[in-house]
Amino acid sequence: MGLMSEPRWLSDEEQRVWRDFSAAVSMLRAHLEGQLQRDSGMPHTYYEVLVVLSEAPGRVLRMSDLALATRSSRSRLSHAIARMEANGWVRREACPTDKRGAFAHLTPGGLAALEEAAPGHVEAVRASLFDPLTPEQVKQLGEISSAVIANLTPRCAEAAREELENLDGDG
Amino acid sequence: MGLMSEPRWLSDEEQRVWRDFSAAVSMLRAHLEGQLQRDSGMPHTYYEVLVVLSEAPGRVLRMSDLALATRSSRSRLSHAIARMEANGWVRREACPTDKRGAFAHLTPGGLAALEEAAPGHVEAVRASLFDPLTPEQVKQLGEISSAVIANLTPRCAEAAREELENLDGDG
DNA sequence: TGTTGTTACTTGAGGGCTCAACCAACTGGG
DNA sequence: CCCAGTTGGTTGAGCCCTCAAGTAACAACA
Repeated sequence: MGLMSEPRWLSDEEQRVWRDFSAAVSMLRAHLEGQLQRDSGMPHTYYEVLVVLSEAPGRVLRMSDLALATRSSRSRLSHAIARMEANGWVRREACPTDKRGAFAHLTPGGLAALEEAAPGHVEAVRASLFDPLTPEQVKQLGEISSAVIANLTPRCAEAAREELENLDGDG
Repeated sequence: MGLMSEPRWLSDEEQRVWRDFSAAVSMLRAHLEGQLQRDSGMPHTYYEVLVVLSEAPGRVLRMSDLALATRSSRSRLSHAIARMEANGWVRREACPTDKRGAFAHLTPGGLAALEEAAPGHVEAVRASLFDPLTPEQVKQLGEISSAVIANLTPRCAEAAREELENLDGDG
């Protein structure tokens, strides 16, 4: 422990921003999740799956691609698709060329559920996020989000590489 | 359906911003939650409870006040405190003046767990959120967050917010 | 061919969250 | 005092998520 570098704490302003950001995100999340759950009986992750599937050509996607597009783990998606299949929103199909693979296919019922849910959800997003912001702030939020994504994306690859090195036994 | 007003959809830019913001938040969340879980064996909500308790005078808070300060439901907090008590991080105490009430008291073990977890977590917050942003963007993010909070905070909770601010200084 | 490694996906256990129901204690009006 | 209404907090069921382990199929190569 003695060799560890001194942690860089947050300035007063950073601390204030972090707490407000944290609060804003948790309130937004609770608000949108609750709206979707109450009005359409689905968690937000399922809604995202429906959206991505509905935009895919043929309304079909490989599980892996769907997981990637929704930033979900394979496991999470697998559980989710199991339940959505039970709901009649989605149908699993075997992949003919790669027998390990599975397709997730949006059913008419799934599309209907999405079309039923979408207006209320979009309205909630608008009312809770965009309405209180000026157009300038919307633009700023977009740039901030892009910067965060760009910064966090290579970091994932880096963590994966370290993991690999540790498994091999370091050189 | 015929009488419902037409939904206001999102513009192209709003849609792009919403998707980026959504992705950024989910990546940030996953990153920070994972870091805290791996390095300190606690979910982020428990960390927040420890922080708030550690800053409270006497390191004690009524369950209700703690729930407010952490933007948590009573139920969630009750479950959380139960587990944190089992971990030895917190101790429940009865309230002498109102026998329904309960205090949550931070234990030395809980404080130690927090002090152990804090540097790594702060570093992760800095690295994933503040480092990729310019000082100007940090300021913008603070203003955006405040606007969202103000918009989402129901009027009935305004008194509660003031109450929270007074928890420190009022004694 | 077999063997090793990787990829695609599933499964089960365990933990956290929400919701609704609940109990117990305080409050206020008769 | 009584009794309804409210408040503070807990509990259990059900759901979603994560993690680790497992299965099955592909790929590379001796």
